[in-house]
Amino acid sequence: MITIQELDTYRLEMAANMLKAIAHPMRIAILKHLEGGKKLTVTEIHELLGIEQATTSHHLGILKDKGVLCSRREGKNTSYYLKHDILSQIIDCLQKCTCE
Amino acid sequence: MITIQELDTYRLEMAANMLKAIAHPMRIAILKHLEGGKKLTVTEIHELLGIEQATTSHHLGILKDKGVLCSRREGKNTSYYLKHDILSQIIDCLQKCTCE
DNA sequence: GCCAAATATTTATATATTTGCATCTGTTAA
DNA sequence: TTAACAGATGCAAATATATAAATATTTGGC
Repeated sequence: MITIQELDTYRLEMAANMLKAIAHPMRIAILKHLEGGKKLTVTEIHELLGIEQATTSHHLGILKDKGVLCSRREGKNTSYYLKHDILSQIIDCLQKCTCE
Repeated sequence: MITIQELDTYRLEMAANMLKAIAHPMRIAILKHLEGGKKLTVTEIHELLGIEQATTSHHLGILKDKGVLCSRREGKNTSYYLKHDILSQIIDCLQKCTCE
C-alpha cells in the first residue's frame, strides 16, 4: 500500500534524478548531438567532444541509468539515443534561457 | 577576446548550473507551485511544502542565484517567481517522462 | 530607537560527483 | 584461438552538494 505523498515523493525523486543526470556541461553537449532521434556510438561522441573514451562511457552510463538515453549494441559498437523525443524540450529551453 | 569554444563552454556551464539548481525534489516541487507566472512568498512556500523556513530560503536562494527565479521584496515579505515562463517546459517534460 | 516578524547567511558534518588511469569484457576478423 | 578494436568498470583523489542548527539581517510598527 503506497500513499499519494509517497507516490509524489517517488516521482519527484525520479524527476530530480533525471535532471541531475542531464545537469552537466558534457552531458548537455551529448544530448545536443542526439536531438532529432539521432543515434551515435561511444567513439563518435568521444571524438566529437574531444573527451576520453572512459569518461564518455561513464557519462553515457549515467544518462542511461537515469532513463534519459537508451543504448543498442550493433556489432562492436554501441549506439546511444534519446529515450523520449520530448527531452529535446529541455535542451531548447536551456538554449533560450542562456541567451542573454 | 573570447573564442567560440569558450562561449560555448560558458553557455554549457550556465545551462548546467541552471539545471543543477532545478535538479532537487524540493526545488522541483517549488517550481511546480510557481508555474503560470504565480508569485509566492518564502513563508507561503515553506508552509505549502512543510519544510523549515531556513531550508526554504536556502533552496530559493540557489534557484535565484542560478537564474531560475527572480525575487521581489514587498514589505516584510519577499516573493519569488519564474524568471522565464518557458521554464515550465522543463516541468512539463519531467511530468511526461516520469509517467511510466 | 527597539521589538518582532520575515528572510538570509553561516558553519560544520556527512555524502555524492567528477575525472583520469588502469584494467576487464565482449566482439569481429584473420 | 588470438589479435585488435569498442566499450564498460573499479578505484582513488579532488571537488562539490546536502542538511540542519545557529546566528544575522532587513523591515514595519510602536
